[in-house]
Amino acid sequence: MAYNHREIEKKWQKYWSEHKSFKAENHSNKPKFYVLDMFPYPSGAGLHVGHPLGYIASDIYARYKRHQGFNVLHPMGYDAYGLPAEQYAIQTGTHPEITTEKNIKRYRKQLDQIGFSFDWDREVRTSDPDYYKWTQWTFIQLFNSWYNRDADKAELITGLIEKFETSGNGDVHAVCDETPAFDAAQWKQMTEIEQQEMLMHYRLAYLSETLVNWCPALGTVLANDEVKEGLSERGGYPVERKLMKQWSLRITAYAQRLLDGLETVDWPDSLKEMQRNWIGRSEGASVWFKLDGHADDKELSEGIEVFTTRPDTLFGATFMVLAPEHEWVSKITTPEHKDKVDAYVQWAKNRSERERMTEVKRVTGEFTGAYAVNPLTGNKIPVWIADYVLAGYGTGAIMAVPGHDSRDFAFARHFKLPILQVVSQEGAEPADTDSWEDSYDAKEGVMIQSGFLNGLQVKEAIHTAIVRLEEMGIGTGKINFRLRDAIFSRQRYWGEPFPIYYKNGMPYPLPEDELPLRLPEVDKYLPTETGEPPVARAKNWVTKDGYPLETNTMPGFAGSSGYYLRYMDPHNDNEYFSKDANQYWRNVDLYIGGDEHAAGHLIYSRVWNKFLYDNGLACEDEPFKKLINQGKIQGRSNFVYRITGTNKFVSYNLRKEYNTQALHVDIEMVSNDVLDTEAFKKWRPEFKDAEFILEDGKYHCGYEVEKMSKSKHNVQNPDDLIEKYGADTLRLYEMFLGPIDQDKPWDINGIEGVYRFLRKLWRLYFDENDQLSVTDEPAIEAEQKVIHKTIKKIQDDIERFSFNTGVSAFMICVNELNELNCHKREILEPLAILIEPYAPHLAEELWESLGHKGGLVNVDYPEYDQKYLQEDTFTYPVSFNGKLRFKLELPADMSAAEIEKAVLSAEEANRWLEGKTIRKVIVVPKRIVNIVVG
RNA sequence: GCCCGAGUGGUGGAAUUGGUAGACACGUUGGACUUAAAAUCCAAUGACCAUUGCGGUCGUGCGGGUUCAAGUCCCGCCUCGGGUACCA
Repeated sequence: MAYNHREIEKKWQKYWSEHKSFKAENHSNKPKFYVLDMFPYPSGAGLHVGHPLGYIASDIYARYKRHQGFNVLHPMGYDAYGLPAEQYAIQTGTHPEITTEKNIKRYRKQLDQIGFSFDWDREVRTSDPDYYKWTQWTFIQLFNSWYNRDADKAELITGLIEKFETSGNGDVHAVCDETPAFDAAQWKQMTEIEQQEMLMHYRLAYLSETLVNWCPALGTVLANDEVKEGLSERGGYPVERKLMKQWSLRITAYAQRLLDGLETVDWPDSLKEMQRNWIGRSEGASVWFKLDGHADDKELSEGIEVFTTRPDTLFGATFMVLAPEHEWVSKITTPEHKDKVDAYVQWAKNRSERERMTEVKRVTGEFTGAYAVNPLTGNKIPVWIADYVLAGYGTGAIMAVPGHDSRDFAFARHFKLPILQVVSQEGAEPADTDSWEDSYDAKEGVMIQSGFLNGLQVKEAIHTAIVRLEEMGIGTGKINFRLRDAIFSRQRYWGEPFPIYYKNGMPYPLPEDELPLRLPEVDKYLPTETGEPPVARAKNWVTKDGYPLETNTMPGFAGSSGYYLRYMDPHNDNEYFSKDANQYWRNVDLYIGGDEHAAGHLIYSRVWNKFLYDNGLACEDEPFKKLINQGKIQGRSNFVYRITGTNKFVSYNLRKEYNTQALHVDIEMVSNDVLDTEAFKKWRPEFKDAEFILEDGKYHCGYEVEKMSKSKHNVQNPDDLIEKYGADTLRLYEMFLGPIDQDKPWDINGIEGVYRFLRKLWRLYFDENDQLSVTDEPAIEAEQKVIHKTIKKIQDDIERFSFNTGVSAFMICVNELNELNCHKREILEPLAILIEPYAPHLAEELWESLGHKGGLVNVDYPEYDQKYLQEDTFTYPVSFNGKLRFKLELPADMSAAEIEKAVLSAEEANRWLEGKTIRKVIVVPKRIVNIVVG
């Protein structure tokens, strides 16, 4: 009996837990290191092999850092609110808390089995009142804050009220809704309700009537990042646009800082790029187009404001388009066009998001009968409405430049509107736009037919145009963001209640000492008969003074936006986290998780953190210094091929000879793509009498890489693998699979090799009789070389997160020590420490067997000695005309000239030099020799 | 459509800075041990040609280029994966 993973792993898991080996201290002389995994939602299905991939990588890093002398914070907890438990509650009546508790238990058991070095004393759950107290608390701070553009940070709303009281809002530069100007006297004359309504336009958490993504099937509103291609991310249900009164977070206030902050963090470029796209900054200008015939109209005389990134093309604006929802549509439409415009608005309104997105190519629109005046040409241009202009971006109105914008071009062609060229490609003659097949959208070329802009390059023209617009008082330079404020209300039960009550219809925050506001019990988890959210079913859902409480709950991202801060000080009853704890831990040094959170969690957390930073609570502006994406593990499905209409199955390579149908077969019954036919017969009654056409006595299955899912019978559950091979093998194997950030198929076929490696490693320490075979003999040079080379390689690989090559370096090391028949303490002791981050149970067992007490977790990492890494000789590859011909071993310190001489006089060289002239000899010491002959 | 990323043996992958392509492992084949199997060990394993030996030719998605030298750099394509989708 050799390496017994079952016993060893249980033993050390117990030891770590009893000794609290991974407890992180908030006060320490050691430097800190914060390693974080993305907050998991404990699903009922438990873990599959894809989930722990990132956890294993971060655990290796955390354990490595402990050996390096760091005080490591490596916490874990649960994003416990979520739709699945609530859907289950609706179906069965089981309280989501019960389901969640059950799932967490299972999750925890699975995590424990893998031997992670989490500090479980710091566990948090978003659904725990002690935790969500601070989620609610932060919401109140957001409610009580506004964004001051002058200071470029969030400030207390009381400061804003003071400004209003002394000078109105004239000098206030805030990120806010559009608000009329008022002075101090007017402010003071407002009623309490009017003042509260005004403040609502400034608050960072605000209530407003907005167009939201309404998902009828889920019965709730969704944030933009929770909608994918017009369908809900969870469940894939249709989403409609609906006007509703909702809480939102004014995250747009942070748009520029979110963008700037990306320059300071060490994240994958692709992830940064995704965030940049999502934030979508564009520079351009606001321009006012006066309406023809409305000069005397007080309201309309200012004109329609449009946003454009191409103010240089203003001379080419031949019509205007408003979004169907634009508030002026009904005001400017002429009587003779009213019916058609009304019909179009109605049609556009009822179109689902999905339809609108899939029918992008379809050009629709309607003329309002109104005309605007191009401010530069003075020409009258028609004003249309069309749903290709979005109400939610810019001002919901555009100047159409069909010559240089493909959408405007398509629209102009369809409705036969004039197309004018104002940019000419360098060196090309202006062409008749009637003959164009497409618009010329590139921001390159020379301005033509554009008055004062003629002859300028596009980039200069943009600048010049803005300057002129500002001089004329009809426009101004402007920056727009695509990012929208985050809708924060959910019409669901299982989430944080808002700490808000209503007095005379106006929302007010609860006093902080009444937090947490606990989620009430309800009889059913469905909306009320009158369509109110489930929380409205609760009895006495009112404050102690009898005011009604908010019945919406917060979205999933509420609790997950600041969890990394709470880990710093998870049991603090008086504060979110103490200043001390935050000063010490600061922010996350290494965050590992999937890139699916790019537009959601990773934006929200950054805003949350920046807000707390503005408040002086968090000491770092960015929450996650370094971030690594772990790739997804895809399933590897196996197939059998049934001859159509029979119960006969033909082996993979013979299937072409028949008319077959491929069927998924459970990967449990397949080993190395060979089917266990007996197991298959027992799998399902209809296969009981199955017959097989074999090739060389075996039934070979086909395979395909697809998503891991139950229906494809390709789900690999880690529990079975741990039972069979142990957690250390699983850890090593998941790392061995390939680079951490790459997607890769799960393929069980290689796991045996890793298991074999661990047993080989074991046998360096123990003989066949399980007796320690380690000796105190001094190591020879060759052995020293092996271990020192390995120390350097393993360290380099961990530092650059190349865990797969790390595993192979261990394999090489063990193979070489085996060859040297090395059983020396001097070598095997450091090796045990080296492998601890990867295979911690085994390493602890070896360490103990070597006579050490007190565990291996904090033992110093071995240092390599440069003297063992230097080789005396180097084997030069010698190439002729770039082709490798022979190799020559030479002293490593030989000079280039000597090397050249040695190579040219080498016996093997004659063959390649004969009858040729040497044109050039390239010698790169300790690299290569290349001889050019001709 | 636009923006990223990736294409290397039968398979997962390695090659960190332009310098020996295919490390390590799986699989396959042959062999040793064994009554047998498992386990273990040894050898071969990119393709093609030559095999009596030395060996040779081709080869990192495709086509060009730069260089003494390209998987790696540049230009143009193809395929796959991800994000986004009328964002003016």
